[in-house]
Amino acid sequence: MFSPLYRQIKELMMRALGAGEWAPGTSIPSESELAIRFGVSQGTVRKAIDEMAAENLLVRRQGKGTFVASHNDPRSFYRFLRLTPDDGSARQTRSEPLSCRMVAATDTVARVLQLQVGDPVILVERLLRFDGEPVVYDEIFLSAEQFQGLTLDLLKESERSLYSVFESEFGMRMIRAEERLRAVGAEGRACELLAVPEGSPLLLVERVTYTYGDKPVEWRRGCYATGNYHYFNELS
Amino acid sequence: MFSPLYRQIKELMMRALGAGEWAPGTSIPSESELAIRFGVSQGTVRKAIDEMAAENLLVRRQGKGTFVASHNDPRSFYRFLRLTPDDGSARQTRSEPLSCRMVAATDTVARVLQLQVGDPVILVERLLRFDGEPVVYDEIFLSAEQFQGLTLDLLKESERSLYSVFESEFGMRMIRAEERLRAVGAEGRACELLAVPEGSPLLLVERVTYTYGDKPVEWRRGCYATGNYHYFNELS
DNA sequence: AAGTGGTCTAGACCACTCG
DNA sequence: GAGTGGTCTAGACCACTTA
Repeated sequence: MFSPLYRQIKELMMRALGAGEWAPGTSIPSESELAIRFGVSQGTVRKAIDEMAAENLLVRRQGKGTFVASHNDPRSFYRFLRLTPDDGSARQTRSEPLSCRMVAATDTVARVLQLQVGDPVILVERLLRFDGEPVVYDEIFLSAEQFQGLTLDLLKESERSLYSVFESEFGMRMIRAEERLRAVGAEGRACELLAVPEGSPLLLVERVTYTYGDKPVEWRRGCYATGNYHYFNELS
Repeated sequence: MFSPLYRQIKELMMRALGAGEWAPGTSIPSESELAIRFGVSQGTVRKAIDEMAAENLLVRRQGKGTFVASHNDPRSFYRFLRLTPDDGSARQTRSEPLSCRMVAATDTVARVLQLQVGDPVILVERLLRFDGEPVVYDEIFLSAEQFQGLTLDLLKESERSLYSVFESEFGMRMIRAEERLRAVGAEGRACELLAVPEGSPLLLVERVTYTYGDKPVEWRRGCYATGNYHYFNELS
């Protein structure tokens, strides 16, 4: 199987990232240093970095260096949240964790997170508010093994996004996600928390989030109240 | 305002595309020919093409050449349709045009398509079926000026996608779109055509589609029945 | 064999940041 | 001014397609 040099370099760099050699938010070695380290020309390293930058794994800053993308960076606090106010105005987004407990993996959760049915899983409930208004109710499932010690208090302490906490406290970096959307009728907790009548239409967003090596580490079921907000997507 | 050479080349090539110098589905000149034509090195042309290929405007095929992306290509018949069966199986997708008539632009349509309120607009109604099952009901608004002569018969004749007809018959190439999604209760025609009860949740997808030069040429309101299907999106 | 895009190199110079 | 990423070049060679 033929693989060009720059992809092999990329693979090596991905492993370095996965192994934590370069921490989120910090700069990686300069292109010329990497070229020497890997024994290739600078242009080849550059092409590897190009691809990783296109995938939002690295961020280039001219004159300063190349940095490992981080959910701690305010610029990417809610990087995966595609919900936007209809009028386009900026809102203050705040995450309100409601509960955090251990449950047994159901069929779906086990399949998605590559666990056995009944394996311990952490379930986090949380509410997302835009300017105080409750807009998203999330149920978040995490493999217990990798998030040992996660508590409601820990989540509440932080003013940052969830992924930011996962990154800082558990060394777990979320790099990619898949979302599946459908319209459903409101029921149960979502009704109360989002203050909408039973049966009223909600946008159900199911998300699988992956870390390095395409390993799924989070499954999320979010109910979005799309009265004054919409899910935005660009196609090309 | 500084702009690197390869972006200027890209701009020239975009104009050539917009002017119809290179038709969809055909190959553009080779990199070396373009390098001579624009008086730059091959590497610079290459970088311009790289960006355009990343935006799905061009398609490279090693050994053959670089081709202008086309909606006539079966590989991109429903390029912008993100609805997928829950079980992942392939379905036969068929577009069933229902009506095609002239209407006056409402506020929203005028704003989105950059027209005056009351300007003539073509409204197409159509149903999308997956393996015969009605799944999407679309209302499609097109600036009448640019789609003169569009008739229901013309749409019915074609076994291809709408954008394919637009491209072949009107020289209008859809290259990019923005979608805004929300959950709504079913009402009116959508109820009957999708065979769902009044008020049942539907995914409302509003799409603005652009041609070269970021010119909006289509506004679409689609009601998606997401009982056995979901809207799929990748985040990174 | 000829022509296309794809990779890789080495070197020059530009734009930006920071001390 | 020194160091970083960003651009541009020229040339060599590889991989793929077609005839």
